Amino acid sequence: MNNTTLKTISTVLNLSISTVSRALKNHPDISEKTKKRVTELADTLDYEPNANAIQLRTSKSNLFGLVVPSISNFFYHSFISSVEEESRRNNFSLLILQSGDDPGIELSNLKLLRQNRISGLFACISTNNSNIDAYLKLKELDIPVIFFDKVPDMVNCNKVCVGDEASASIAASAILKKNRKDILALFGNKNLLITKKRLAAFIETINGKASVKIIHADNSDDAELLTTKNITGKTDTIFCMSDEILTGAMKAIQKQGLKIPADISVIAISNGFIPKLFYPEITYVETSGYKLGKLAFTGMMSCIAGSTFVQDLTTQPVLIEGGSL
Amino acid sequence: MNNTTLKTISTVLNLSISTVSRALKNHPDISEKTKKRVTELADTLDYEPNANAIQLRTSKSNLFGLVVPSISNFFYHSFISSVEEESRRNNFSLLILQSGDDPGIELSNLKLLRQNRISGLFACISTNNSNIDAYLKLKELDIPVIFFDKVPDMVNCNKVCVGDEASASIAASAILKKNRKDILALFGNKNLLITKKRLAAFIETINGKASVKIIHADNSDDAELLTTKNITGKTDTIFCMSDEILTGAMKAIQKQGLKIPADISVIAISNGFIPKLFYPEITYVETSGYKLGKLAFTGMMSCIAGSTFVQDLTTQPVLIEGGSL
DNA sequence: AAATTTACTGCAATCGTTTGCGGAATGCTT
DNA sequence: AAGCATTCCGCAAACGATTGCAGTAAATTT
Repeated sequence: MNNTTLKTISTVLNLSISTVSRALKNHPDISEKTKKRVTELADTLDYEPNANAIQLRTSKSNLFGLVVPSISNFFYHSFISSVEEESRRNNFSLLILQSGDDPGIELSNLKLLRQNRISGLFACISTNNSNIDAYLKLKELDIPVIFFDKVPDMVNCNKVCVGDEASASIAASAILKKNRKDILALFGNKNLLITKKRLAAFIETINGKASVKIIHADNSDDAELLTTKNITGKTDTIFCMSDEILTGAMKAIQKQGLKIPADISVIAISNGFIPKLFYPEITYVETSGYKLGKLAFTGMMSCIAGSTFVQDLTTQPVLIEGGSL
Repeated sequence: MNNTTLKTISTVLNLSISTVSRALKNHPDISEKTKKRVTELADTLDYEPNANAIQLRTSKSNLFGLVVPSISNFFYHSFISSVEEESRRNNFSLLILQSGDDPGIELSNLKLLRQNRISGLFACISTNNSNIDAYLKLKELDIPVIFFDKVPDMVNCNKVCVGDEASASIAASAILKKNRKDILALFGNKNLLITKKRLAAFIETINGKASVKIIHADNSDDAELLTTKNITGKTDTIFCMSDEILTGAMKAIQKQGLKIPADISVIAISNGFIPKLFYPEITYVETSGYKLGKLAFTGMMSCIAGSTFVQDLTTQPVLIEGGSL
């Protein structure tokens, strides 16, 4: 079965295409009687306007792009969920693409999005030297770009991030408040900006008031191994800078049969899903992908509305008390 | 800055639009010299064809739709990730929409997808009486629909599912093999087809060879509560039909300080993420969203290719041994 | 030198929708 | 009865790309 178009309706009712178009948009020029005839036929024929034609005509796409290393990630899927929700609510569609941390795929994704004439882009750059130039080109085309989470290290772009310094600092304060003295602090890959920021803030807040052993783990398994290796009888607290690290550390702790918090305390930076799987629930500083998504969307809308103001926004993390500290 | 079009290039080079179009497509009618001039200018002007115009002209969209209750779910995000990956690889884009289990939103999502003239749809229907008619309408328009996971209870449609009966049966067999005698079996909402299927297969396989207490929980918290309430000194095994249920049960087990597997055994049906967070890792029957995604995509491609064969495919689950049974 | 082939390139219609402009019919005023 | 506003509607161009057909110039044949 073919799709019905304005033309279909117009020929059936012996009207011109323009009249049908206007009737459907409730244009004052059209009589009520005609409007009724048109809308009724449109209804029975299940008329749906062709988005491609409209976008071509108006050169407005009502389409956002989102590129991310992987949908299936501790953090991103809640971010994506949030952005999708807002987009839909505001009559935008969202084209989601994964780069798999491959700069080549990343590039062809951007190309695809340009071909689809997106109105804006949410981007999380891949860790392996992604090509920032391609993003800058979008800006030249007046397509606003909001970077999130993994953002480029340049000033002149819109970014939304969880409060990296703040979250690490809050965690450190919470530890000090409990008078802990011997901390095993697990961080991620030391080349990532996020790691650097969290590490610096953590150290600064601890400020020598407790002994801290810094460990860098590249993934969950690594974190498990390094936790097992570096935990000593004196260690009273484990800090994990991310969910991925936390899962590894928890594995090690359970393996050794350590009781939380009697034998050892745990605190993490997390969006909250993993911490709540355990009992006692792990105390964590919340960095919500959901909230970040809302923030990103707000930023996008103000860009769309014509703001040229370059934003560097940050969500305010909060401490969620479990029973692990 | 405006987007460059064929027209831009044609006026600069003093050629007709058609020549430019053909030159870019390496048409034999065009001389090498002209081709070179055109491609070079297109390159420096960063020409990208307007997908809307092409789709309007060809009435082929290269766009798939995917509707799902929520992206941010134990299972779906890996399914989505998988489908996105395959789509991209096959030069399709994917429009992902969440229904939030709201039939109204679900309907408007379908409408949106129709307006975008999608070439095919992956759909997971919402639990609250979703409107199947809207899906049937797509079929009338020759838009293939592949239902996944939560599929409608009718024969004449394409479905891909994890092997519900098989997975429950495998779990039951594994329990019997270990000579367990007193099982607390936790299932989800009893109105869901998936629950019914898993429950029936589980019971059938156990076949009276062990005592089974069936409990239905609607969510994770519910599962925790009901586990605590129904576990007895005699209970030697807990079966969880899903990740959501598993997280609740694990919470209860940890709370009571029960040792796995010394005090109690645990087995679940899961995609594997949650089971691997614990030590010992939970033994589970794998129902991979990733694999299901690949299966769904294969089905879609054969529909696109013109197959009218109605498929009802099922992934083959496998038992992954942790140390919990 | 005329006729025919070959190599390039342009015209114009098409996809479905929107919209400025102008036109016809009607009713109302003087 | 002539002039005017009002109401309703259609023409045609435009968005950007594709493609069948036709046209022109040069190269080749006769």
